Amino acid sequence: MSVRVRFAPSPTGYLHVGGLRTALYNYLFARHNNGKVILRIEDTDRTRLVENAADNLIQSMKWAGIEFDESPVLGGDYGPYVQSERFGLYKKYADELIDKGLAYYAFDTGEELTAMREKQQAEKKDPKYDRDTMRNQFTLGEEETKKLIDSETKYVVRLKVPMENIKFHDLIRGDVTVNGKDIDDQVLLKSDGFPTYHLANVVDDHLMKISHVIRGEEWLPSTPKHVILYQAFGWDIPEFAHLPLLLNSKKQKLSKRHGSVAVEDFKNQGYLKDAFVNFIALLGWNPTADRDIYTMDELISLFNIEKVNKGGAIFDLNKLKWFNEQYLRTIFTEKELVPILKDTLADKGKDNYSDSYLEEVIKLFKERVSFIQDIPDFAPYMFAEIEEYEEKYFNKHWKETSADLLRPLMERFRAMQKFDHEAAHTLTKQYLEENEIGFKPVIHPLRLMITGKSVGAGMFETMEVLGKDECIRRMETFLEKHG
RNA sequence: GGCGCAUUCGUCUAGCGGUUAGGACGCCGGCCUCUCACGCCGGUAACAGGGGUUCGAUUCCCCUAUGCGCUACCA
Repeated sequence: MSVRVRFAPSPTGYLHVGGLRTALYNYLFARHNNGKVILRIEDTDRTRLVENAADNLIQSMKWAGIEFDESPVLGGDYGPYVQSERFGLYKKYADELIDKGLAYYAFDTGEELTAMREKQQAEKKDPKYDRDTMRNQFTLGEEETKKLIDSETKYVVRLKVPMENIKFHDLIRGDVTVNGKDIDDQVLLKSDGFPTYHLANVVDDHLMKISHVIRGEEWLPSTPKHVILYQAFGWDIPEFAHLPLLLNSKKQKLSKRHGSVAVEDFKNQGYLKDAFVNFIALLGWNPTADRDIYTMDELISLFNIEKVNKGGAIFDLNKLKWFNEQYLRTIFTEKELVPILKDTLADKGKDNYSDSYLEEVIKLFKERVSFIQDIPDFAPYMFAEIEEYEEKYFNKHWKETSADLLRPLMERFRAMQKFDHEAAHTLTKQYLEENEIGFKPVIHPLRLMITGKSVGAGMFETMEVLGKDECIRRMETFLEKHG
């Protein structure tokens, strides 16, 4: 059997990180099994449509490196993969079920349904559609039903759920059994003619020959309804795998209320997509347990749906940050990170730096920041005049004798032919030895004069990147004021 | 409330009857050191509880507790 899986989001605004995880696992599963991944937009709820949401979803997935084999933009044999564009298709299947006696017409209004539920709750009964008392095909009779439909009265089609036990197998959870009496007579076709998720999902999964349904755990309770549908149509039932939920720090389903949940937010915050995807992949699954860093290819070759955990995983920003730092420091080269710094600077109106300069700057600071985007704030002196000298640092290290100590050193720097960190270091050490003084009375004032800050990269390395002329200019500027 | 799913350090997890219960993040020490980091070394910390099954349970079964999910003409 050839593997075909799908990611089927609703276009309600943006790609949720939980959605990305689901999409990623579908992608990994498909690639691991030489199968296909399909993107299908489930927009059957006309009341929740958001403009451009589908494009936004696709953009976010593209950023994350998830590629689809068939999608609204790519097309395929079963296109167009947007349910609203397949509108006419679903009624036919609803009718088929009615003909088979496995679904029925119902004419209740929203108010009637609300009243029914309130009554049931008052009687301490479970709110559930009451087939025997409400206005439907069974209580009204065939003749009346036909008359109502011919007169274009609004109706819905409901699934006639059997009273028996429904069993299905889940690749992650094993066998699950639910009693039919606990399942509501689900609406299949809404009064606006659109199918509900349940109908559209089952019909499309069948038509698109989906072999494995990999989706979030929130769908587990409605899977029995889908199984009933597959059986009612006489179709093969796909394999199911329900992924554990992604949780917030309060262990609730990750939602917009607490912090960022949109993939684009993380992108905008400066996370490297490889780090982000790596982190997401390891929430609920562990390939080898001996390390944390994996490339996408490694994730694909190691992926095993049956090893996915059952319990929900808390989305821990701390670890995500660590992943980003790891990718900054050990995975990417400085050269690869240059465009990010370049963009960051361009946003600040600074675009006059060469790639080689930025590369050197990144080398200096990548071990000291969590995001490349933080570099201009961490080391503003690499891109601008020093606006102010850190007061505490100045008070602590700039002594009466400092100017007399630093001025001759500056002159020696000026005389250097080759100005790199090693040479500057050697020269400084020599100067200190000649004068029989320690390192600290000089290195801190030097840092103060050239960077204005108490923290930074190695002083001589920083000086090398800034260049001899710039260093001397800064020393002179400082000495004019404090000499 | 009903139904379902889950439960190993604070967090992500390894474990698939016999382990000093391992790793990673975080946190705390130490080393390195021109500051800050990186790095390295070390430490802290877990099998929800109770019954079984078994020579032996973190591991298998049951119950309880707790958490989460679902309970719409939303997905």
